[in-house]
Amino acid sequence: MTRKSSSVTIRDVARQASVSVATVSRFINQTAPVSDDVAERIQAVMKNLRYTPHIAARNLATNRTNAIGLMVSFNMYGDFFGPMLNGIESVVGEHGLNLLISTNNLALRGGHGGMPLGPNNADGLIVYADSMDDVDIHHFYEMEFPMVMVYRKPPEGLKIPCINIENKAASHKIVEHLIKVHHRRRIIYLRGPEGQQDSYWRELGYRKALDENGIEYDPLLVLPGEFERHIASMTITDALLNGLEFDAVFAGDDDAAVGVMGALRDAGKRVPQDVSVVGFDDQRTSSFLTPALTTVRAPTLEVGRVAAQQLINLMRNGEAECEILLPTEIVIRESCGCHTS
Amino acid sequence: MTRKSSSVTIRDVARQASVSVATVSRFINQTAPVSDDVAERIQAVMKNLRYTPHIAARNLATNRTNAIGLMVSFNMYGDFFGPMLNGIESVVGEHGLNLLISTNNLALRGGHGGMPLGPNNADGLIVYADSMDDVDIHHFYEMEFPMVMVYRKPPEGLKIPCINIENKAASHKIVEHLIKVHHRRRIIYLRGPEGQQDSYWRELGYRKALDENGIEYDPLLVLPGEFERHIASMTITDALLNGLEFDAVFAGDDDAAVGVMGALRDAGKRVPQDVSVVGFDDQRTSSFLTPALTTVRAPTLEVGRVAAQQLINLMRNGEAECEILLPTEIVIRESCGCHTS
DNA sequence: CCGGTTACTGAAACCGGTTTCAGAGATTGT
DNA sequence: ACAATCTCTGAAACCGGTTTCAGTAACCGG
Repeated sequence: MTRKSSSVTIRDVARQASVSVATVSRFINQTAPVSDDVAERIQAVMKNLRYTPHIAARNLATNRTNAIGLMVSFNMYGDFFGPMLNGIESVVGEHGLNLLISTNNLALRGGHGGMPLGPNNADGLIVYADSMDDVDIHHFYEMEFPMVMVYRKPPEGLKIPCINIENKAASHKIVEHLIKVHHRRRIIYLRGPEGQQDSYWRELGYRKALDENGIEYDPLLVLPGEFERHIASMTITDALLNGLEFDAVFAGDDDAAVGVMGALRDAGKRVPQDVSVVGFDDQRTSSFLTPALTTVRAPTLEVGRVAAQQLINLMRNGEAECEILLPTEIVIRESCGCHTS
Repeated sequence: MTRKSSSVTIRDVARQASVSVATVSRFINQTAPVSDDVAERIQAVMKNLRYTPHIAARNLATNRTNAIGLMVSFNMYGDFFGPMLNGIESVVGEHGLNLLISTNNLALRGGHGGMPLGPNNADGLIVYADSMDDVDIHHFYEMEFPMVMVYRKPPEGLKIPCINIENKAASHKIVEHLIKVHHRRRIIYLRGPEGQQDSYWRELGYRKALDENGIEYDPLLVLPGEFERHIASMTITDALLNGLEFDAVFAGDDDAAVGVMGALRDAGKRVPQDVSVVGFDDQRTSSFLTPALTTVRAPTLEVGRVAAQQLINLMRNGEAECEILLPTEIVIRESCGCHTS
């Protein structure tokens, strides 16, 4: 039950090295000079006893946890979880910190109220999209708990650093591509979940592109895709049944694009001849679809790295960029109508 | 720098509720009965003060960390990371535990020797595939540190529970499908990385199917795929250039299958008419490829759940199944030659 | 009515580190 | 030579919980 643990404590080391625990502590943390021979003795004894400091004791004494938390929403499927995590983990590791992960699913935890991640078990927090609600964010903010947000902006009025990707410019560009190169004029936009910020900005880019090219915005062409395949698929199927006319779909994200292409195929429409389809994200498989998907590359791993970096800066120096927008680039493949042989 | 932290301690609660800290502790942990009115008072004060126990202090006192670790290898791309993590996190959360994640990349950490995850910061460990080397495993094993392994077996002689998926039977079945239904006889197997255990068992299933159907095993048909797209792609391209004859590819995993299909297409071969292709994993996009990929469904989320469950059992009761084999099922789609319209 | 549980409570030790404070010896400036 | 400074060290307080131990009051069976 209770493991014996390493059981060799700093006092054991101190005794065998004939010094005080204070000195051992100082040697370990390089927090004050220690004479050479003492250093050597301690070094030797530590190695001999295979001493490793008890993390919890240290945390208690220093009031630091040496860990940062990552709060994600419950359903994190999809390609992009891996790379993002990889990015985060790599810089967290470089700084000798631990990474604590949790979904904020209150139903799961014994309903014991509190947040699974917070000041009591982490020194800082990376908040993914809307994995945390505003009252909790306010709460942490007031107690000056370091946080950075990814794929969202902070709630109104709070100065919390955030890392986002360039949504609007890229969306604008890809929709403009549909218009100028492929002469599409009835372009559906499949929006993401209500309130999703990426989706919001993508829609803005979409509308700007329409606007600049003299195409009137038609609210009937903005439909729910929810960033999910089967929903996107159903939406397009419905649209076809209802006789909605369109010649292109900007699918909100690659997942939705996959659903769209499936629905179109099932309905006997050819992509890209009859309908152009473009996505957003450039997921791993997107280049292998037929036709290969034209989309926007999002630097997911980089988002992770930068977020962790910012958080660590914030923890150490109390400062960080207030908003970082990572560049995206559009990737022209076949599903828009280009490169078709 | 040092946050003020919540600063409200158990003693504050005790004072305001006019009881001793011991009683408060007992109330919080339900470790001994407390009279009703006292309970009420404590409850009220805690709520009023927004008291949350200091984790590190508790850890120190109880010699438990209340966290379990997940050790993964550095490159965890691919779909399956998300679901596995989701599975783990869900049961870990149900038990009020934290999940600590780390890649075991020694180069990253300051080279300060020790493992990033271990007895000092976790109560148990889930070890993914070959993310941890044998000497470290032995080391932890000797100090009776609870571990379970996923997607691998423990090193020779150690009784560490492991969770694997049914590789051999499913591989046997899918290869037999190629032979019996589609009359394929020159079937390439693209193996995974050297020493990868899943790959090993899949190869065994492959060979058994050949054997039972009177097809002689040809070592020239077992080629490196490394579970990576571009490597699989190159391998197949090379094979075609070298004039290797084959009429089917069992791609080791879906990722490799995608690479194979790309290479075949580029070479002007039709799938499945000229060459059947099958994979393993049933990744999210596999059903959306053209042709849709025939493959084996692996219960990835379930692996995560079971692993966490086993680890928790092991930590609590000291017992767990020594080996669990999760069932897989083959999913017939088009790339083998079925359902083609 | 009495011995023996049972239910509840508080004081104090303890977990294993860090950090403050004060002091001893060596070194420096004048 | 003497004071001031610098370098190194140890004793003890402290971080915020848990747990042991002892003790009081209420309850129970005979």
